[in-house]
Amino acid sequence: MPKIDGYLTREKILEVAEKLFSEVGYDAASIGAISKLAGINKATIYYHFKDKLSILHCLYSNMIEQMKNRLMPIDESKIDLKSKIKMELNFLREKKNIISILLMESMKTNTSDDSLFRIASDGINNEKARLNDLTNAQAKKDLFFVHEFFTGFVPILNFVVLEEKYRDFFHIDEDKVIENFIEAIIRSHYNSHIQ
Amino acid sequence: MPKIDGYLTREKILEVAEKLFSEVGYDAASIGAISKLAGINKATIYYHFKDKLSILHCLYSNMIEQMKNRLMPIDESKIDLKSKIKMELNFLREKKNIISILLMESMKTNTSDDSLFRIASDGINNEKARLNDLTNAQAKKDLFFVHEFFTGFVPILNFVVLEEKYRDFFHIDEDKVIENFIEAIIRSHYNSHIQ
Amino acid sequence: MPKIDGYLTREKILEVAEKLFSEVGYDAASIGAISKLAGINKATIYYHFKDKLSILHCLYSNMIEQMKNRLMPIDESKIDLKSKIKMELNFLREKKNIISILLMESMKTNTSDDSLFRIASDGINNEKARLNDLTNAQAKKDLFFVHEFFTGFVPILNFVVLEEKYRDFFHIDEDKVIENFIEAIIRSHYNSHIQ
Amino acid sequence: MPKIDGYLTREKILEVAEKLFSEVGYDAASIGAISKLAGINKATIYYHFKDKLSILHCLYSNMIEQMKNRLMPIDESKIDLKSKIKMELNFLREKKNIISILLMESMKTNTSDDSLFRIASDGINNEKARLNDLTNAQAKKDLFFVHEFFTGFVPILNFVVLEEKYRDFFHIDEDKVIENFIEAIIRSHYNSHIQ
DNA sequence: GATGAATGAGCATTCATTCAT
DNA sequence: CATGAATGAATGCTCATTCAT
Repeated sequence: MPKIDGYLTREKILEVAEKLFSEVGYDAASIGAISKLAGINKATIYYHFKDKLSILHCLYSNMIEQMKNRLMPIDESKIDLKSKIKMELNFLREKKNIISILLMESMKTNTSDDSLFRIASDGINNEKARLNDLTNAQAKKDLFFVHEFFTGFVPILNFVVLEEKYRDFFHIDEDKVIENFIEAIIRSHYNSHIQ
Repeated sequence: MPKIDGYLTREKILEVAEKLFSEVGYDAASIGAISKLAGINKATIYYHFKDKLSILHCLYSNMIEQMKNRLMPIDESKIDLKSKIKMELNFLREKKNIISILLMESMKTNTSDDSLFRIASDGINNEKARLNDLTNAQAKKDLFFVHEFFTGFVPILNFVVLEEKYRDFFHIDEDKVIENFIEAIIRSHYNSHIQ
Repeated sequence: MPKIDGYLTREKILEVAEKLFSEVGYDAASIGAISKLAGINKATIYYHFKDKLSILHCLYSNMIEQMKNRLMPIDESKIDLKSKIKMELNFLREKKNIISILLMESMKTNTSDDSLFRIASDGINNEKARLNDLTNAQAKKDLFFVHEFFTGFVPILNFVVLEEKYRDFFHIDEDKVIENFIEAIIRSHYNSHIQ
Repeated sequence: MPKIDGYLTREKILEVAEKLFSEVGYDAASIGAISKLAGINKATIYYHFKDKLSILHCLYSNMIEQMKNRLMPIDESKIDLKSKIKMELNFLREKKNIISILLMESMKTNTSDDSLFRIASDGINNEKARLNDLTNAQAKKDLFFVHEFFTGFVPILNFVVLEEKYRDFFHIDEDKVIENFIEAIIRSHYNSHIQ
C-alpha cells in the first residue's frame, strides 16, 4: 500500500464510497467493503474521516460545490431549450451516484436530512427571477416552488437515477429514452412554467 | 396486544416492519427492532416469515393487491379532474410508507428489483386505452410510457413521500401544498398528455 | 455449546467477568476474553447483559446483596474480638475479586461511581449505634465516619486485595500476615473507636 | 504551547498522561487522547517514549525520585505530630494523580507490579530505626511492617485519592475532612506504633 | 404458534504502534 | 525533533438466523 499521498487516498475513499453507497444504499455499504474495494486499510479511512456519516456529508458538500458552479437559469426561449436540457441532463447523469444516494436518504421518513431541499432551493432560486409579478408574492412563490420542485427537479433527478433500470425493464435503448424524456419534460414542465 | 390468532401476529409484524422500513430504510431496520416495537418475539417473526427479505416482498405484494383493486383510468374530462386527482392522492398518501420503501429500494443502482416498474406499468397500461393511434404504435407507446412514468407517476409518488418534509423545510401548511401540487401536476402532466 | 440453561450461562459469565476484571482491570478485560474463558459465544453475553458496564453493575449488586445479609456490628467486648475479626476477614477474603474491582474503579478520579461509599455507609451505619453521645451530633458523626472509613473499612479492604502480593514481596507466609494484620488493626482502629 | 525544546514536550506528555491515567485509568487512557490533550502529535509521543507502558514507568520513577528526596522519619514527640502529618499530607496530596495510578495498578490481581511495595518499604525502612528491640527481630519486624503498611501507609494514600469523592458523597467540606482524618490517623495508627 | 437461548459473521470504530519525510 | 499517513489487530456491540422446547 503506497503511503505516497494522503490526498489521493482521501479521493479514492470518496470515489469508492460514492459508488458503493449508490449501489447498495448507505446502510448496506460497510466501511469494510469500502476499504476492500479501495485497497485501503479500514483504519486509514478513519484517519481521513471522523465516521461513516461524515463520508456521506463530504460527498454531499462536493456535489453542492459542483452544482453551485454550474446551475444557471434555463430561459424560456424555445430556440435551444432542448439542447440546454440535454446539456443539463448530461451534467446530472455524471452525478447519478450521489444523486441516487441523496434521494434514498431523503426518503427515509424519520431523518431530518434536508439536503435535497437545500440543494433544490439553491437551484430553483436561481430561476425565481422569472417570476414577474411581485404583488401577492408569497402565494405565487409557493406555487412556483412546488411546480419547480415536483414537476421539474424531482422528475429530472429520478430520471437520472432510474433511466438505466427503466431501459432494462422496458427494453428501450438509451438514446431513445433520453429523447423521449426530454420531449416529455418540455411538454409538461417547461410548457407550464409559472410566470 | 390481543394475539387471538396467528393472523393478527402476522399483521402486526407487517405493520411495524412497514413503518420501520420507511422510517430508517430496509437495511437499517433490524429484525430485533421490529420485534421490540411489535412486542413480538424475534423467533416468532421467523415462524411467520422465512427471512427479512420475504417481509419486504410480502409488503410489496399487499401493496400491489391494493393497487390492482383500485387503479382506474382518469379520463380527460376536465370537469372533475381535480377531485379525481385529489382522491387518487389521498389513496396514495395512505400508502406513503410502502411507497417510500419501494422508491428507496428501486434507487439502489445495483439491485435487480423492478417492482417499481411492474407496478407502474400495471397502472399505466390501464390508461393506454387513451392512445388513439394504433399505427406507428411502438414509438408513440414508448413516448407515452416515458411521459406517464416520469412526469406523472414519479412526481406523484415522490410528492407522497416528500410532502411532509417539504412542508417542514419550506414552512407551508399541508392543505396549501397539496392544492399547489395538484395545480402543478395538472398544468404540467395532465395538460400535456400524449394522445 | 449446550443450550441447556440460561441461568447457568449468566452465572458463568458473571463468574468469569469478576475473575478477569480483578486480574487485569475492567478496561483491559475484553468481552472477547471473557467469552473465550467462559466458553460462551460473545453474542450470548449480549443476550444476557445489555452492555459491558451492566456486567460490572450486576457484580456490584450481587456483592451488596451478600454484604447486606452479613454485616453485623462488632462489639467492643475484647473477649472474642479477634475471632470476630477473623471471621469478618474470611468473609471478605472470599470476595477479594469484586473488592479489588470496586477499589480500582473508585479510584478513577473522574468517575462519579460512588459504590464504594454507598457500600461503606451501609456497613458503617450498622455500627453507628455505638455512638453514645447524641448532643453535638453532626461533628462527632463526621469524625466517627472518617475514622471508621479510613482507618477501618479502607485498610481491611486493601488488606484483602493486597495481602497476597504483600506476602510475595515480603516473603511472609499467609497465616502470619493475617495474624499480624489482625493484631495491627485491633491495636490501631479498634482500640481507638470514637464513642 | 511553546515547544522550545524536547524537554518541554516530554514534560507536557508526562503531565497530561498522569492526569488522564488517574482520571480514567491506565487502560482507558489512549495515546491518541493524550496526544490530543497535550496538543502533541501521536508519533511525537513515540519519539520520546518507547511505548505506552514506559510512560507509566517514567511517571513511577519521577514519583519515587521525589519521595526519596522527602520521606523523613516522623518521630513520636507528640508536640508537633499533628503539623508534621499535615505537612506530609499536603506533600502527598500534590501527588494525588500518580498515587491513584499506583494504587489502581497495584490492585490488578495478576500483575507482578510491586512498585507500591517498593515505595512503601523505602519509606517504612526510614522509620525502622524506631524499633528498639533487636532480639527476636524478624517476628517483630514483620508485625511492624504490616502495621506501618496497612494501618499507616495504605490509609493515607487512600485518603489522598478518595478524599474529594468522600467529600462529595458525604457533603463535608475539605478542611473538616482533613482535620478529621488527621485526628483519626493519630488516634489509631500513631498511638499504636510498634516499638 | 410462540419463545428463550444461542451463535457465526459482521458492524463501526479505536487501539498502540510504525515509518518515511 | 516532529509529523502526516498508515496499519493489523482488537474493541464493544449488533446482525439475521436457528433450534429445542
